[in-house]
Amino acid sequence: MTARPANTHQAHLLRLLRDGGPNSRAQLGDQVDLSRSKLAVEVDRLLETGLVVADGLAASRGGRRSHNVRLNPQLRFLGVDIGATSVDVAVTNAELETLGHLNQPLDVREGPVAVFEQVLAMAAKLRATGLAEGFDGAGIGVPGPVRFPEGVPVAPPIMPGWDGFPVREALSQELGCPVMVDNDVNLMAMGEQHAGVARTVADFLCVKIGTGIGCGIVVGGQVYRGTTGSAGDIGHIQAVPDGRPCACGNRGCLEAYFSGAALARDAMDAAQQGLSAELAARLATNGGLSAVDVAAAAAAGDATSLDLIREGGNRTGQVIAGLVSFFNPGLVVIGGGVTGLGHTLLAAIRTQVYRQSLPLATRNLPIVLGELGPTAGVIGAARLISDHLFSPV
Amino acid sequence: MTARPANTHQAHLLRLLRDGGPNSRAQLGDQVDLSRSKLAVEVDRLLETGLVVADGLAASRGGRRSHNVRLNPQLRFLGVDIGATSVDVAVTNAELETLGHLNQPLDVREGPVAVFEQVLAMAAKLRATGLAEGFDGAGIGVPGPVRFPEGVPVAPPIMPGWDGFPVREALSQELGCPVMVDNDVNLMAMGEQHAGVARTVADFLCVKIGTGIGCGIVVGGQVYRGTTGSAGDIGHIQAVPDGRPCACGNRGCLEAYFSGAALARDAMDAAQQGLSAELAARLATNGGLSAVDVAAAAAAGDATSLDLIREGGNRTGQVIAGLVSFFNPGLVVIGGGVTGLGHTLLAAIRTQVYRQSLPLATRNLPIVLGELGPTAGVIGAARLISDHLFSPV
DNA sequence: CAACTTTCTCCACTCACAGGACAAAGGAGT
DNA sequence: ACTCCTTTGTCCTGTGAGTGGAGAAAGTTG
Repeated sequence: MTARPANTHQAHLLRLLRDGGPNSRAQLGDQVDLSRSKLAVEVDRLLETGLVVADGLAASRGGRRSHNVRLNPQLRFLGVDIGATSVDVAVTNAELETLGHLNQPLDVREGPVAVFEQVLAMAAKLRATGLAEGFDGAGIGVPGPVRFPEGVPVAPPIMPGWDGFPVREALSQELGCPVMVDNDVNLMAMGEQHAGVARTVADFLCVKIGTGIGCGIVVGGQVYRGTTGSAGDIGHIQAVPDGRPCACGNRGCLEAYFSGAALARDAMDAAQQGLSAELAARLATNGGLSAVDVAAAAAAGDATSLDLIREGGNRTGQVIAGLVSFFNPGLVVIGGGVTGLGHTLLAAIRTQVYRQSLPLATRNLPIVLGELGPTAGVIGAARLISDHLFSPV
Repeated sequence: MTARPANTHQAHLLRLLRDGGPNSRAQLGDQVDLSRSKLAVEVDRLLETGLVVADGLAASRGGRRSHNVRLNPQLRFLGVDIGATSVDVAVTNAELETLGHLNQPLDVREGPVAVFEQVLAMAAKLRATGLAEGFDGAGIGVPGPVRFPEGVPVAPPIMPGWDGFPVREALSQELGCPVMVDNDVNLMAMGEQHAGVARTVADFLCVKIGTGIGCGIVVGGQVYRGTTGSAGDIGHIQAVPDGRPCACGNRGCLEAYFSGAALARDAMDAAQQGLSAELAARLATNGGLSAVDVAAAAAAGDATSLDLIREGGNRTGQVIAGLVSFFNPGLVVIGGGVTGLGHTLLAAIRTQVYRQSLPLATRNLPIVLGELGPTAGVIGAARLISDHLFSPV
């Protein structure tokens, strides 16, 4: 099933079928600028390649019933979203519907060899359930900058040992299918664009707050990756001049004030200083604290936790306000592990942005939580590889 | 001369002739992906329309000499760059070479009617010198956000009375030619892209420091304008939390610390407090101080002026550092009225950016002064309208 | 002056594509 | 059941875009 579209028309048709599901030739004709005859020719060619199959008769629209076509239901994409502390692996069909999904804890710092051993085992496990015989393509997200054309991580701060590792080439060999690699934040943006809140917006920002903080940038419907692949790396933007020292060596970085890691650390401090009985209790039970504990404590009404979230949201909102003034997006999506902090966080961010950014830029600017949660990354990964495969050779 | 290219090939050829000057069919053939026969057909059609004319024989490249063609040398574009306190008007040929250039003081706050009266008078003056009989197109830059497709300013902070004024339509009627309108900062970016330091870079930022501060954003060779046309409006990004009050109503905005206006005000304060004999002397002579005076005083070695420039550069550099982390450009251009502050300013900005931004983003990042100075805007304006006219109908 | 290059034009052939004619298949009213 | 209309899909032909080769025109080099 390694066929590829032979021209832009075929590529366009494949994407329509991917995004719109089964369709008749007539319906496709409404969406592309082609004569019926030409369209029929291209659909026939796609049927010949096996990328597309007949799918029975459609309901009548007042005349002769049409013959539906759909993407080959046996096509399978693998979506992999490697985070700092966990990994998601999913199998989708060609319409990017998730057929199976696994999540496991993981430490990226163990290096690419160990990580991919685990990822391949997870893929094999999914395959063993009968979801897939093999994969027609795979998208991989990694938590750091990537030289996109080659699919190679470059100078990733939290992934020592990954610098220059040929992820694309290695996995392509192991899996026996085409592979594309991108930053995890970009994949989240693509996921929300494909199946989430950003379906209708051309220019938007997707802020992912997890262990670190990153931002996916979409310009004209396309992910913008920057000159060296590090665009959107907003975690080390200075939020406070001469502020707290940050792990990166500078002072006042956003991540020094807020992120999954910073929040856990601040919660520990608060618990140990006796500022929050709720957090102290959780610390005693778990032997540690994470952002999830803060979220739970906040949901239970713990004032200290709420304050931590609000303060972090304010800092984050300040930075986003600057980005909104600069980029003038049509939408801001907030996602990542901290989405559990929910509306307390969102309210703080909104307050800052609406107060500080230009009225013209915020007038019709929705700031919303991501819709897809932890599946955004893997759906984005599947979308990445399908965009690649559904483009002309 | 209202002809337009009939297809993308013709548009491509026109742009090649614009950017590369006179060319033979053979040379054009090296740059486009067309057979010689097809190319000859399209060139002939362009000759018929009058957009392109024969231009004698070229030097031999070892065989038969080729017949050059060039853009019609009688084509004329009008470039207008309206600033807060002055206006530039220039006439260019189709190759965007400046044939005549006028600069006059002006106050945008007098409103569009008065301003365009002045602009049209300047255009008439240039025409009267024999540079042009009429104009084939005009590009207009205004110091505020523009709804680009319609060519209408929207909610411009420093241009009361311009909100919603149909600049494009009105000027098109007055001049009798197609008109395109854009933000002045975007035009400066296009100017530097066309004929200045940014000729070979796809993704870059162009920071214009004049009365205010703005930033042109170029993505993949195209100006990015944002959802409502306000992208790049970085003057009111918060540089200092809870900092100085700004005219916009917020606190700590970049423009509250640095811009042509802020610099003049700070220089006044310094002169009146007796901190700088140099500035005081100039104040006494001129009855006022502007950024130009600070530049001159700094050039003469005045420590206070140098400090003011350095401090402003630091603040600006802080903000740019954040934008560099976010956008990961391949180049940062500094331009606008304060370019006279020169390398003192540039050094301060560079220091901040290289210190604060991610190493991966700054590794190969040139930060340079604009090459074109005050002509960047008008060249960009001519480029804007030529891009429009040299695109298929 | 011969041999080789480069440029340009002409012509025949291929292919993409549009659009009309027509058949197949269905719905709605009588 | 029958007629009329609509929708869908297929076939076929005409048109125009584009390629590539042949060959003439105009140079350079030795």
